[in-house]
Parts: sequence; C-alpha cells; structure tokens
Amino acid sequence: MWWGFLYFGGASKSKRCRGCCGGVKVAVDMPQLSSGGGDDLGANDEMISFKDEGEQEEKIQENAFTERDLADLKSSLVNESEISQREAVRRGQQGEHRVFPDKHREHLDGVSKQQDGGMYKTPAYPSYPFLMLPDPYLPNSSVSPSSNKVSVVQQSHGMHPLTSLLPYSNDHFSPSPPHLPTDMSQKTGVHRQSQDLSGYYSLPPGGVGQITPSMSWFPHSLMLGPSGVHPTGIPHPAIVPPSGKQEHEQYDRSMYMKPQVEVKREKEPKKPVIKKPLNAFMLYMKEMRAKVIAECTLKESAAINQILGRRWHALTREEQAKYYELARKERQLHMQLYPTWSARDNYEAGLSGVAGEKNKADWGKKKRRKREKQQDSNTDPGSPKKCRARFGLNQQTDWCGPCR
DNA sequence: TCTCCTTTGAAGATA
DNA sequence: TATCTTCAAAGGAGA
Repeated sequence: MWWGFLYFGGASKSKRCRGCCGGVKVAVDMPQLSSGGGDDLGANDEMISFKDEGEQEEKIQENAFTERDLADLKSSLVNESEISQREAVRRGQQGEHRVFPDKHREHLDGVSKQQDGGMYKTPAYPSYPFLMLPDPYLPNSSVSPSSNKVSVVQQSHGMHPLTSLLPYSNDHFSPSPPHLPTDMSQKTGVHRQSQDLSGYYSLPPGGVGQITPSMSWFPHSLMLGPSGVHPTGIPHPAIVPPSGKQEHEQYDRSMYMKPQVEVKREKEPKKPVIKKPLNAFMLYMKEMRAKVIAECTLKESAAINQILGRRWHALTREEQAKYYELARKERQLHMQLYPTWSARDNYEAGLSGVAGEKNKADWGKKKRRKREKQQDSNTDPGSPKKCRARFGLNQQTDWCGPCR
C-alpha cells in the first residue's frame, strides 16, 4: 500500500465553522492517533460542516470514519526527513547564499535515494508533473501559454490530469527547450522520479549548492538571475513579480520585458517573489476547477471553491492521499530548490527595496483592515462568533444562535 | 486598478 | 503549547 508511506504534512491547526459561521475560523484539534481516538473534534467538525449540505450529507456520513482515519493518518505520519531538512536548512541559514554543509547535501541525497528506492519505487502518481516529461514537449501537444484550465481539460489526451497542476510546470517553458536533455524531449510521459524533481524549478543563487546531484539534469534552470529569471530568459514559474497575482500566461520570455508604459516602474528594482508550494487541496482545486466550471457553468471562483471544498471532503482517503502525496513532493522540491525561502517571506512580499515602502504600507493597511473587520464581527451581536473555539463542542448551549 | 470572496492546508506569528 | 493569521489559486463582482 503505497500510501502507507505518506506524509500528510502535519496536523491542521484550525478549521472553519463552515456550516454556521460563514467561514469564520474555529480552532479544531486534529485528532491524533495517540489520543486513542478519543478526540473527535476534527471529525465532528467535518460532520457539522456538511450538515446542511443536502445530497452530500449521506456520503459525508459514510465517509466520516475514513475522513477521520485520514486525519489521523495525516497528523501522525510525520515525515521526519522533511522536517529535519527544513531544520537543517534553517540552522544553516546564518550564512545565506553559502555552500551548504556536505552533511545537508548528503541528507538530501538520502532523501532522493529514499525516494528512488523507497516510496517512489512504485510511484503512486507516476505522472506527477515534476517527474515526467510534459506533453508540451511532444509534437502533438501544445505548450499552452494559457492557464491550467486548458491543460486540465487536456487530461483526456493521455496525460494525467495532475500533470497540469503545478504552477511550476511546463506552462512556462517553451517547447523542447534546447537545453533539455534529448531523452526528455522524446520519452512520452516517462517520469524520472525524484531525480528530475528540479525540472521546473530554478534555484536562487544561494541554493545551487544544495541541489542534489541527481537533480542536475537540468542545470540551466539552476542558475537564476537577480530577478529570478533564468539567464536564458525562461522565467521561473514559482517566482513572480512582487505585486499582482501570478499570471501563468505571462510567463514567457518577455515576462520582465515591460512595455514602455511601465518604464517608470522598471526603475524600481523588484524583488521576485517565490510562491508557496501548493497544498493538497490547492492541487485538487487546480485539477477539478475546470470540471466544476463545465458542470455547473459557474464562473465565480468563490462559488466554485465552495463546491470544490465539499467535493474534497467527499473524496475517499485514497483519493485525497494522492493529493497529499503530490503536495508533499512539491513541498520537498520547493524546499530543495529554495532552501532559504520561508513562508514568512511572502507575508510581506516585495517589501524590501525602494518599491517596498508602498507595499509595506499597503500590507499594514490590509492587516489593520482585517483586524478591524474581525473586531466588528465580534462586537456585532448578530454576527457569527467563534463560539466553538470559545466554548468548545461540549458547551454548545453557550454558543450564539448562528453558531448553534 | 485593487480588493474581496471562498475553499483547505501549511507554516509562521502570537498569546 | 495552543491559537490565530497569512498565503497559496482562481476569476467574477464591486468599490
């Protein structure tokens, strides 16, 4: 059972009171195996969440145990290697952009070896986008500069749907880049396991030393210019300009070649932003969004995401496990390629430098606004409160009306 | 043009 | 340590 090796990335620490609070987050203890199953808050949370969701309810009820099990699994199967990698990296961060200790590299090598010979020996998801030759390199496939929507639809062409999931994927590369090994341009769907993990990543200058030898098949991508753009002009999909959303369509060679209108902006040095790796649900969303849009003729992402959230919970543990595994790999790869990156970097993305002052102010405003909003909702007697977090499940009599 | 909405999960911040 | 907050994607809606 391949998923027996899965790492589920640790326990989620907060949940939303979806059923009654309209998205207000409430604290939930993720059930732990060690708890002996006594703490069912997480499971209850799920049950509550879908109580009013009609047709889904039955299925959710049926899946209650499996979801609980999954949550247990997620929280308990901690991949120590991943954690230790991060910690090792963190410990070594004092000297940024330095060559990492051999020990760390050995560790990463160990990870790769483990992947090659261990859990990835029989890959649960052979078509994981990092691990295979993307279809765009095939004659009949197109590197669609368009968004993932298209590529998701393309899944019927023999490409695994998840091939298109990752933002660091082929979307941003020209067909058959000349620097790609020839075999990569010819082997259809041949995944190269973890040794190819870096195929769609680039390394920051300081990260070059950490890349495992096995990942060196795509050496060009390991050299990033100061703006995060590969010297060849191929931008890195995980690196985006500090402002604005990541627009995959714009990841072509002219990504940073601004039109004249933006000459003024260009004067301000922009620090490239390395995006967070996608979590399991995000990967799932990327895959299923197009399907939901087609089925429901919905366009609003908020509504679509609600549907996707329900469907996510309706998935079987095995189905979810696929995405957890993908997310785990992505985190791992991200960590290897950006060892000095921290999620915190994006809390105040682009705040450094001259252009950062405005962003800093904006970020402060945004934060303040959010806080105020929350305060408003708390002071408003009619608004939903975080009753569950405040009083707990056992004291629902103390909950306010909406939460109850 | 910018922000919000809406979802889950991961990770950092805070109490 | 527990809880809270932010950010990942997406794109329409509204300010």
